[in-house]
Amino acid sequence: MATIYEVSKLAGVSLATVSRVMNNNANVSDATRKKVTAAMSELGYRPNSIAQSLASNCSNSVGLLVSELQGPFYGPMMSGIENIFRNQGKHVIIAAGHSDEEREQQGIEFLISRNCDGLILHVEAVSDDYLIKLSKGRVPFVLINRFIPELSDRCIILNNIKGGYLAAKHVLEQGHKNIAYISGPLWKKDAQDRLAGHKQALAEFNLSFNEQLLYQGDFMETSGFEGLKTIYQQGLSFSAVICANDEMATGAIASARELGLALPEQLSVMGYDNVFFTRHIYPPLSTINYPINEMGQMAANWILKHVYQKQTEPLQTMFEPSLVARQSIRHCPQ
Amino acid sequence: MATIYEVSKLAGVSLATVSRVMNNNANVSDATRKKVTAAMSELGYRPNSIAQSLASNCSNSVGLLVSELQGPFYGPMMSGIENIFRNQGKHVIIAAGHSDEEREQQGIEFLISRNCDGLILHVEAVSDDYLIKLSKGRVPFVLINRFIPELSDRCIILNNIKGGYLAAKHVLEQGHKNIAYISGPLWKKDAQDRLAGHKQALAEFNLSFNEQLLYQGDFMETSGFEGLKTIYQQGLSFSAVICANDEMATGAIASARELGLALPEQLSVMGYDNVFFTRHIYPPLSTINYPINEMGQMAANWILKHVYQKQTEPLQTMFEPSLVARQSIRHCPQ
DNA sequence: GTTATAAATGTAAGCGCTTACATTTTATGT
DNA sequence: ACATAAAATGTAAGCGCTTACATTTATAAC
Repeated sequence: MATIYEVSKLAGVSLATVSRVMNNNANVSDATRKKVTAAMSELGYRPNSIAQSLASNCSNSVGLLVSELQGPFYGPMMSGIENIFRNQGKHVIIAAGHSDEEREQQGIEFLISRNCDGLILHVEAVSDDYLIKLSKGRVPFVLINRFIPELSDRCIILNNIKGGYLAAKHVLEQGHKNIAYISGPLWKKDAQDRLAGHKQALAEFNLSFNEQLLYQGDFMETSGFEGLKTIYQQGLSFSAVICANDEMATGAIASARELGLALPEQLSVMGYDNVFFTRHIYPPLSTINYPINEMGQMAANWILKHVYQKQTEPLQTMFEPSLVARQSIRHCPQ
Repeated sequence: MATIYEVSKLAGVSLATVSRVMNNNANVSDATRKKVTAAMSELGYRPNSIAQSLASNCSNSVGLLVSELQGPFYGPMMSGIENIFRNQGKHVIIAAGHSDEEREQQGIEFLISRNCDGLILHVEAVSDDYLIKLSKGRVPFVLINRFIPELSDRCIILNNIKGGYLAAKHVLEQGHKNIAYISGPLWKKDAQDRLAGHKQALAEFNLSFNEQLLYQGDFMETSGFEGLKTIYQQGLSFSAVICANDEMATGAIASARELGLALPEQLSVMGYDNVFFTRHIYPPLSTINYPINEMGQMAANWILKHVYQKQTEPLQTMFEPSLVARQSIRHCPQ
């Protein structure tokens, strides 16, 4: 592999000049610039990005920590992020945290030890304190889907209260009065918020929230399955179930089918996230859109601006959910 | 950030010694090793991986090029790969090629310019010649889901002929005689192979392949939709449709519903890949399992062995598909 | 106690770049 | 033509490590 040294010799200039044309910043005359680029292409020269990083103290890489590399939620997020960075010649190093405190911390440290210039974190298990401490450190980061008051300017979040509200309102408008709710783990802020929005809509319709129709799930399909079964077996009647995400809604649908309930005639089901497969399941799932792709891009823009001092579109931290009405919600039969 | 130099000063040893305990290879006495590690933790020292890479000419990173970061197919693949490398302290740099020749080449060059020690490529658009030339280059790579005879030892592939055969056989065993087929783009080897296996099964059942029941799609949902509609409107009767992947099967299902066909009573549908959402769609889709996660891990092992000289489980290049029978295939009504 | 040998440690060059600063060349005004 | 400023180029010192080689220290055999 040719080095800058060989290029400089061939072009008959100094190292510094070659470096200058590479970074085309300083003043270089057209004549020498041409000589140098000619030499470069003759040698098939490619700059060694490792050496560049060491010398410039900038690795041009940003670390991305997600909970899972697979699954319908993270794909669009990573995609939005990679897209933006690729165009800027930055690269993204990916690690998975698996919603586990230790593995998330390891992931973050791994990314830092890799000299990432900045970090985009979608972390769930790590504590607020840890992140606040981290924010005092050398490497800047932005958080997706997590709100910490002390770090509010670097938290890119969805208005989950509104999302919960929209979901409930839609169901209520179809005349449902007895609505089961399968929440996420209530130690998670987003699960809390979605439920809060839900209750808010209920209140607006002068309905009280029935704790017996609440099941606390874990955002995974199986808990949706268990949740619906558990609530059903209590014997209380309900005509709709709202789930705090699409995966659990999928589980609830499977469960309903097993219980012999006709969908959506006997039971309306509502999801949350608008993950891509929601339109393929049956009945096509009504849900709340989570603009995760855009939020990923916004996180990337945050890094571009704060780490690389690039001009970007105006930064936005709070995103709004919206209703996606499909066929899993029917008018209340009675 | 503390450097090796400060550690050496604090521990009262030379740079080389510190480096030795970091890489714990050479002979270092227990006493000095202890002094050094103590100094390290006192300073909160973290090695600068960029400097390590430059000095050792090894970046400990492997490049991964996939067509898309999102979608049900690549997720499990990336996941399998990240998993293995993370445990070995290697990191993965991800780029997307979007099945486009230029972008795939750009992606590969991007990864190479990032000094990846090795590459895992899932490329579709780039030519065999390009890859053969690339294989003469400095950086080793392994191919997933592509077979090039000259590079056969580094091609990790699925036996698609067998997969196509298995799918058709299953449908044929249910008594179907008139079977539509929605293929992938037939310039792609995997699309060809799946179709070849399909024909092979047909022949075994003494049935001839009806070209009029073939539609060439592009592996995307929309083409499944179009495909079924097109075939249907020709007026030929058929009781089953086999699609060369699950996405197209999903499209075909949507199309069938629009045409007023009851599923699976009036039309049996078969997919391919066993992507995770196949069990959520309705009717639950019978399909062919593609062990993409395992194949990703195998690719990672290939790199571990050939690039980093690690011991790994024995390498395997050809993987076998298997039938996943669910409810989208019924006995032929007549 | 020698000497030969092995183990432990140190020295210093270099990986391929960037960049502050110094120097040379060119342009500008009078 | 000359002084002065601006533009172009060169020089050399790092960036934080690894590693070949040199040197010192410990170990063993006699």
